[in-house]
Amino acid sequence: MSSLHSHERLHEALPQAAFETALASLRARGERVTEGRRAVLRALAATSEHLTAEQVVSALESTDPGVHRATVYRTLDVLAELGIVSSVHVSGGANLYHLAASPAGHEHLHAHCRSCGAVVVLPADALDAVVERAHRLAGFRLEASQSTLVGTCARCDGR
Amino acid sequence: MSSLHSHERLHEALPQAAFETALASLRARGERVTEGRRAVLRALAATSEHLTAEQVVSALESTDPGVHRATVYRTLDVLAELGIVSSVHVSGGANLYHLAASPAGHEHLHAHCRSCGAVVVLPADALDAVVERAHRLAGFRLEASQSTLVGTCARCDGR
DNA sequence: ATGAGTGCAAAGTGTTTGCAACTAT
DNA sequence: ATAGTTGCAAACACTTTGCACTCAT
Repeated sequence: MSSLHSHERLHEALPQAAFETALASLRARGERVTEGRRAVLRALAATSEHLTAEQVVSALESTDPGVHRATVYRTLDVLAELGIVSSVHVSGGANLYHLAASPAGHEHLHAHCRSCGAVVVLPADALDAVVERAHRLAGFRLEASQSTLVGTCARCDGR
Repeated sequence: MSSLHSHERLHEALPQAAFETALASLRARGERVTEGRRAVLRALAATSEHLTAEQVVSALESTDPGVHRATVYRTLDVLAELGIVSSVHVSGGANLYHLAASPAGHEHLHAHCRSCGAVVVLPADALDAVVERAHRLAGFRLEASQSTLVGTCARCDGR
């Protein structure tokens, strides 16, 4: 195998690294690390896509058949609560999940296209001013990476 | 009837006025004005609360019994598409709807408390900078009043 | 050992659909 | 006249639940 410390820049996150980080977060919070949770995290770490709970279930069917659908839902819920995964809330449709710290190793925001359903990623700090303002005005502690902005993506807007 | 042009300031929106405005928007867009749509708009105009589709269905059961559940869903969908109503997307739960221009006659944003589910209203312009930035960075046309911010409200944060 | 986590299957929500009849334009 | 809307009822998609059992700690 090639050396593990060859590059400092990781444009494409190593699934392995993201996975380990997530596990560490779990332990740090005093949460138990079970096979089901490992499996869910592995599935999320393996892609940069935003997956529905049901897609995670499907993914695990081949690799980790003992993990029940209910466990996937419960696990995603816990992970979202802890901020280890962030989720995109879509009108009517299923929530989409992925590791908060992936794919490029840092947090980010989500925007959802009402027309084609695409998820557009925005810089994590785009909401910083809003976070502060919401807190001053309403005492609201806004979690930027759990919020889903809605609109029309560039592709759909151009027609 | 009293004069219709007596006051220019309408701090508390007249349900009637909000209703008429919404109807006018519908017509302006070339949409048909049916009894079902009127009923849904009346229900929304009658409250400053954020209602689920099912709550609208219930409200209409007494006042407008011929209006079917499916019509309510379809109508809310159309109205949201047109921007006449804005909706709050809640993780897992049902979407909440209300007139975009109510209750104080102007647009505004929504924040949803993950802990207690409360909907907090923020000034319409809070996302202005983000709208511009999203457009510059990603060509994304962000619809602020259709976006739901997520976090913890003041009450829940204080414990 | 012990309580958090899990599998299971069923029920719960929330929403959409195909189609014939209706109606606003 | 006619294309958009509706009612209907069933299907659909998504998520949660209670409980007995298991396993990570």
